[in-house]
Amino acid sequence: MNVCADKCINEANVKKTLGEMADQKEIVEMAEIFKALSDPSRLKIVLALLKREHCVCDIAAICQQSESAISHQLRILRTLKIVKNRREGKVVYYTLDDDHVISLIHYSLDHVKH
Amino acid sequence: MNVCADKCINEANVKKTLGEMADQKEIVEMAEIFKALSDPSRLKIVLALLKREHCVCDIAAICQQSESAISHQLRILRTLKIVKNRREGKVVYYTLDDDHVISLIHYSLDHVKH
DNA sequence: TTATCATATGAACAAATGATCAATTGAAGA
DNA sequence: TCTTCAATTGATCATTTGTTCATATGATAA
Repeated sequence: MNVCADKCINEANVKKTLGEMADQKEIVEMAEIFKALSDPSRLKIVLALLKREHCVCDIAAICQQSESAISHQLRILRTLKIVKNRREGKVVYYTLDDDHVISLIHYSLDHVKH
Repeated sequence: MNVCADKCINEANVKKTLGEMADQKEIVEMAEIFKALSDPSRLKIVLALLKREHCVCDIAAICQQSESAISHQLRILRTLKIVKNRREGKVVYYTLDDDHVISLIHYSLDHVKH
């Protein structure tokens, strides 16, 4: 089980880093959240919901995209439990559902604003 | 220039949110960083470099991927100014180069660790 | 110079992604 | 019931993405 089975130059460093790093499961979990926020149109949806609850057609107006496109993206965000929804008659309202994501977004908004 | 040109249910809310949201340029900028971190193998590289400087073949050993694959990913991270490198003879060492990304990663590592 | 080693790069290709369009669901009103 | 409307879903398609393989750099050592 040599991590440097093929070749590496500083085996000690490699082992040290491997010992200190997050495990694969955590890495995949982190990447999943980043991926959810990596598409500008999906990020825009999240940023809109950061302000207040909105229904699908309002999100479509805000994002200047078709309701179908928005609905597809919302499904992805719903699957990841980043947003949740409630139905009021024919209208479905969405809100953010993950405190970690909410604070992550606030955090990176601060950065992008310098 | 009506934001609800097609249709939206709560026009007042839509305008309010649009007025408060980050502008498109900032959104794209944020999404770009998230995208850089959205691929598990690329994220793993960044997490390794968070611990210490490493050369390409050591990163390949850590990530269990070919040096070519790592080199391609490093080019993406270099283009985004997330990593920088220095050459020492035949060996090229990489380190993280963006303080915002470094703190963003620390921040989300905290979250994933609960 | 020639050979070798660590990286980098370009082409190619399969897999994943995001948008569009058409069809469907589910709730409310006529 | 039939219609309408908001939202969802499935199929399709063009684009993007990440990896592989082969080749090219660029530096060192023989």
